[in-house]
Amino acid sequence: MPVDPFEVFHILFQTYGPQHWWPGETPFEIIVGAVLTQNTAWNNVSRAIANLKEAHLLALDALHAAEADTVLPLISPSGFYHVKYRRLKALLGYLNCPGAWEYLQTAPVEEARAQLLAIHGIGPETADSILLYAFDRPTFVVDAYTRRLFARLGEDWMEKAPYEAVRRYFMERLPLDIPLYNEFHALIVVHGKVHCRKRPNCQGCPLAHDCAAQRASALCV
DNA sequence: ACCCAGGGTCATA
DNA sequence: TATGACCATGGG
Repeated sequence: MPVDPFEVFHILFQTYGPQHWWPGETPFEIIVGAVLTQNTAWNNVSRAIANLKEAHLLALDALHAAEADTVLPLISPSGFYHVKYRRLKALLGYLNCPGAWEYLQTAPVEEARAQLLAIHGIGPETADSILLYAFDRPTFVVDAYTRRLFARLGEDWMEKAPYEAVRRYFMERLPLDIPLYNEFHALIVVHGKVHCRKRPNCQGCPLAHDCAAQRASALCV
């Protein structure tokens, strides 16, 4: 019996409650955070964000105009900072184009997504995070936590599967509901931090039952 | 002294 | 198509 993602959502929501993601006040802050958090713990990203905020660079024009020498040390806590600087510049360059914001807000979401994916350094997860959390567009965000959780729940293929296949899996099984997408991804991350790679134990895990039905040894050792 | 984190790109086979 | 190397910091 396959796992029902919608059922998993309800269990997580009952357990952890609404998360009100993304942790960031403005769309621009969310966009910057989405790039800086690539393969990086959020704790490190929040330092970088705080540095930018303190330097009054957390705005499109200001950050786009800023010199590399001033930005690099500010974002260095987030790691990979030379790469991320280039990626941010590329993204800001696009956002500065007339009509870019308008397009991301109003174009069919797959076309807006394609625009972001065309930017060097913006992959599928970053693009989906930006669209869902900064622009309130209906697209499902897939990350390492998503793959790991559902692999443990019985969808073994999900760990290695292409991003688009995993995204399709969820969007085909969930109602097209922006608040649902928003909360679900947030809940998966929150849950994933508790049941991290080192501690997959299910002592008090709300998904222990689903896990036991599918994969007794993976999550419940 | 390890391993890991809310990825993405590039070089090889 | 599918691995592996690389990017770099801070926490466990």
